[in-house]
Amino acid sequence: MVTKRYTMRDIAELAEVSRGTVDRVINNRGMVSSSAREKVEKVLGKIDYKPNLLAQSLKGHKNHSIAIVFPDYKTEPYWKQCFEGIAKAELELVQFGISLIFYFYAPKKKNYEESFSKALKNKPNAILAVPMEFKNSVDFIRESELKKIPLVLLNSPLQKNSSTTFLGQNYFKSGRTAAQLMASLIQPFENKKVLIVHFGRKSENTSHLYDKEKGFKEYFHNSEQGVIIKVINFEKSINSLKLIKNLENVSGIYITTSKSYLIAEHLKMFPGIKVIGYDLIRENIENLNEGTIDVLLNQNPKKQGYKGILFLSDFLIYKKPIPLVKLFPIDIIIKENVDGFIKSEY
Amino acid sequence: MVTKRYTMRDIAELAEVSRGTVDRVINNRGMVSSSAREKVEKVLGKIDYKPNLLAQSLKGHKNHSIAIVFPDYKTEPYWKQCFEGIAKAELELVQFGISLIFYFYAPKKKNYEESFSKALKNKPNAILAVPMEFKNSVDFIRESELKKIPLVLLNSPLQKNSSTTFLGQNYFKSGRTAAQLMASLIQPFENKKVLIVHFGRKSENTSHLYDKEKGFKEYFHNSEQGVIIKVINFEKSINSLKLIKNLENVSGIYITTSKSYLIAEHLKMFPGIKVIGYDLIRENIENLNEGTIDVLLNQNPKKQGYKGILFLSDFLIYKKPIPLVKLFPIDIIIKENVDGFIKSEY
DNA sequence: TCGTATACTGTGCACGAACACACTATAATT
DNA sequence: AATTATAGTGTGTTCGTGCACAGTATACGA
Repeated sequence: MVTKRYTMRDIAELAEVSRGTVDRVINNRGMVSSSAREKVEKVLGKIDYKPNLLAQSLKGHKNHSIAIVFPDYKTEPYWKQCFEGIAKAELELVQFGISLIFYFYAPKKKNYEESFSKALKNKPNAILAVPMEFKNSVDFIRESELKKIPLVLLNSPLQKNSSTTFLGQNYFKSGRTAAQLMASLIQPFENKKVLIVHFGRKSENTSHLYDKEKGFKEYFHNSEQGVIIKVINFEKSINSLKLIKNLENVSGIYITTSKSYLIAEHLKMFPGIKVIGYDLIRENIENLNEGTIDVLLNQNPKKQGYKGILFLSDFLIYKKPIPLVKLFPIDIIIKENVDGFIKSEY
Repeated sequence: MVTKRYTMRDIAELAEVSRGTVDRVINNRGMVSSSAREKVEKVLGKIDYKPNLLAQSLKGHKNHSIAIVFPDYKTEPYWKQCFEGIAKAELELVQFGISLIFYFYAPKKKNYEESFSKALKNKPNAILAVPMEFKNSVDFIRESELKKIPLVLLNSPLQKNSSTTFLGQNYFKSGRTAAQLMASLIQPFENKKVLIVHFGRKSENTSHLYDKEKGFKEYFHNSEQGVIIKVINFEKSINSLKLIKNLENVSGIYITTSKSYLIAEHLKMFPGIKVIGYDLIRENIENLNEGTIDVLLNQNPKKQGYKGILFLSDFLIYKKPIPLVKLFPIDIIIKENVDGFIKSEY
């Protein structure tokens, strides 16, 4: 069915008023007599008017700016991928007048607040941020809400009662998924020992790591008896002694960050230990192909960055509403299906 | 960096010629003196001109029609999902003047050719088709190429030397992925028996089923000794006697279509048999949650339909080139991560 | 020297929505 | 009655591109 697309001019003719009056009724700008309003509304009730978004955004063309508050990604391959997604979106969107302004912060220098303030001060049309620690962000969230600047937060735990969008994964479920996979890899379970390994300082945004831990533990607690779970923490780099001391009688290791390749490198003298980690960064993929990592859960940082920008620009260009929460599915990657995920575009 | 967006008018001023001349140079319409052409090209070399797609398509606004040659989906949940993806895309695209015209065919009645011919006769601006059997399609592919009608084929094996787009998955890899998962589920392997189950008539488009079979067999052949693989075929419905006779000493079943729920229902008296199937249709998800199906590989029919339409409409509206092949990643779904895939939008 | 064919160049309008502004009609004020 | 305020209208222009068409300049034949 080819349905005719009505324009405001069509409506004006049908209602026997001028284009201006139709415009005022549709966008309720006021200054319309009730008789004229009725005539227009009668026509609008009969036909299905959809404004032409192309014309709409051609006219209202401003150079929309999106501020990106982002960690200094060069040190972290995870953030590098996320950045690539953002860059990809930018490439596609310059033609619609979208421009990105980056405000990098160095997690170690604790200048997250400083960067965010600077971003807000420059009055962007929208903001995409990777929050450092959640409690530091509430003021910024409030401020952007007050100024009606749409804000998307990446990779952050959920928060109720906010018009801000949270984009990431359900980390608790992520832990449970890892656990189910681990269970099928290490069976039978009698006296099996499993390690959960965290990387990162507590001062940083690490609460999602503990959500993963909780999910992982809950799965084994509920369904598989006799599995012993032990948790160890590393800061940025690895302490080999500490790790090896903990590896005795271990059947599986679950690493809650993208750093699993650091662990995998130490496992050559401990064959048979099953490893589950996160993210398709180069080092992890190499280990997956060699068999030193068994499963990678994909957090899709590239897609997250891309989608975040797309949400904001669809709002700025087409006024499409932004959903409050966008949870990405948890991709399970093994040696045999990894190819499709490396190549895949979106 | 806020990069200025140049318009043809800007270029005209910089090159000290008229807008018309710039237009003629950029779109090589001829009728330009070499001196004027040089002036314009000099400016074009310095700046980065990107035409404004909004203005471009606002001008050339036609009611683009896309013909959909599609199996009568009511009988098959798989195609129903695919149809939903197409319908979703249509909803978003009416505003850009895209309208879809459906040409359904009933696989049993063998009226696929008839429907495709009818679609071609009505001269659509683009075609999306689900080929019935590949060899029946070559003539149609040639004809659409000849008439320069862009064509996207869903769920079809690859074909070289064609300007037609193939959208689907790598079915061989899909089989290997299933095999790796099966291997981790049924270990240890000594004298284990595994079943491959196909559904569907050979006259229909079933070649991808055999690609899956090949991949599955190859994995076990190369890596895991001592596993016995047996293949059985069913037409549309299941023959219980035939199935049960084949179930003795079977450790795992790999079903190459979305019909795994039919098998799962017969397995209540054979606990412990691992089942791997395809697609997130309701019946399969129920069995996954109950534990009678262990893994589902997601072929993402909804996304395939959606993306297919999006490719074509991006071409019609924005003249974006369509890639020749789009292979979707192979999603692995287990009980713990299934939620995120049901809810996920794109 | 005029006409005209040809090669080139510049201008104007269309697309559809948004908005500024000018205009009309009526009511309220002086 | 003349002026001013104000609610309510209609028109013109803008956005950037594509295309039709109207110009201009030069060369060439009559």
